[in-house]
Amino acid sequence: MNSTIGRILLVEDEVNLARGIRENLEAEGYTVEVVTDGMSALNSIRHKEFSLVILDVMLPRMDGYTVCETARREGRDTPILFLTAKGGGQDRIRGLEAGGDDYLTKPFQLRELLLRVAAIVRRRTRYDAMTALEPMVRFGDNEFDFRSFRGRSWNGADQLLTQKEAMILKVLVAREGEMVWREEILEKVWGDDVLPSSRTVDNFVLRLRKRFEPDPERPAHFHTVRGIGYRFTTTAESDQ
Amino acid sequence: MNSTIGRILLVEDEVNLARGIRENLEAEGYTVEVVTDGMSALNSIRHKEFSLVILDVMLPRMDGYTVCETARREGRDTPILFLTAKGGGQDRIRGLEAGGDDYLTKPFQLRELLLRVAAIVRRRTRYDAMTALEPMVRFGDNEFDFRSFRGRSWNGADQLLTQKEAMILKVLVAREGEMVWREEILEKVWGDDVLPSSRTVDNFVLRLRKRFEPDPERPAHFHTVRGIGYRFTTTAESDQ
DNA sequence: ACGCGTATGTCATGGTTGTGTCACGGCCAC
DNA sequence: GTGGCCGTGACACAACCATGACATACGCGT
Repeated sequence: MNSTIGRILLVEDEVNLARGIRENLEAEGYTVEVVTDGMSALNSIRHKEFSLVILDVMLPRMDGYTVCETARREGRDTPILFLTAKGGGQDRIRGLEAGGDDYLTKPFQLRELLLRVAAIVRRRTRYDAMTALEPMVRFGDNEFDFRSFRGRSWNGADQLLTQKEAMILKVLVAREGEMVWREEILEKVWGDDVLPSSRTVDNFVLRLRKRFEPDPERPAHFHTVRGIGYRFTTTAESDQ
Repeated sequence: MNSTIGRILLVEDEVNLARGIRENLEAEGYTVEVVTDGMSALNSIRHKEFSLVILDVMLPRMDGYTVCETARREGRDTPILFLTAKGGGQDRIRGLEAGGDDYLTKPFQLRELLLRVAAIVRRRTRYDAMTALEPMVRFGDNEFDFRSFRGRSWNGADQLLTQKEAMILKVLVAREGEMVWREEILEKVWGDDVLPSSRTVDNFVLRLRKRFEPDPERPAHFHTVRGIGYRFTTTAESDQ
């Protein structure tokens, strides 16, 4: 159950509270980074990827709302959970206006924080894994829609992919033209925890070929890169 | 990327939130018009054409439900996506009865909003006249009216759905062709607070199948997506 | 050019997990 | 109380996926 299920940025200037939260989150398996002021928070959000930011409102150097608003204006949509001082409705409204995703009023129960965090992270990772803004891929005479896991292959047959099949296709498509290490596929599709043998990956690629390649023995889209992994191309391309 | 792939009317009185949403939609290539109260919204809907209306529920001068109901009564079938505050089931039912097409509860992630918008606009432009998203749905030889919760199934039998049944149907219909996570169904129908076991969802889908599927064991409209949830299609479609 | 070692292709199989389905019990409204 | 609705648990079943075995292809060194 442990090992990294999400990277969290914790922005909190009360060091004792910060430590308590961090320890609990880490015990749940998250990777936690802590900063203690608003400017640093903004910098971290700009330059690193997080599954979630837990953002205190009262901070030195830049308050939480401003951090959030600035980040949103710059197009970052990292989920943000506010920690607001006390329950005045005013705070909560500001948090929402600023573009926050959820908020918790101090004092709060750690348990509740953990629940919110879990909800946000889970929702987010599932979305990322399966749904891009460009939900459709076409290659050769095939097409596939990641929103429905349904597609059509060159011969006109409906193709309903399973979850894993779709995810592997997605990983390959996301890096169209580049080779992708097996290792990376495993990590992206299965996560850090469970690592099935890499033969499993072969199997799924095999299935994708059977579904979408007119001649699976001479793949035109799902290429093998010996010693490395696979490479997907949108346009047909022989392996010679 | 694209130019004018859709004209969107955004009705939201919290100016910061409105600005954030508008900027993001425009970045995606939509044309956005913003109004901040219900009366103006209704006027815009009456006199202009939009691909979609994003409608906050809490508004000055006329609440979102009333706007929607009035527009529907006047025969406008512009798709409407509600932004509801996080809250009691009452909201969700009202949105459903008012004839909305989809709804998102605040706080939401901008990314999620963008995905919904893309889905609705795309569907709209594709089917257009055929299956305009309306308070009425037809699929196979079935039909159902979300305002009266009444319908008729393939064999001619009257179908009076219960509230929950209707809400689940609505959630599935709103995202016709796409898979919908159990999680999302739960959240939309029951809200964030109360979360019954996800077996409950199965049961309701089972009931919908019994009511509307000629052969419930081989569903043609209510498809299972293993590991994810369900997928509804207007046209019959076998699962292979 | 040949052969060997290693990586991948391919298939069949069992275990595991998710879902279909039903029946029961609680709750609310009438 | 009684009837409809809803949530839950149990059981069976089906889908999916991970694995191992074997066959085949590749690439390197000689």
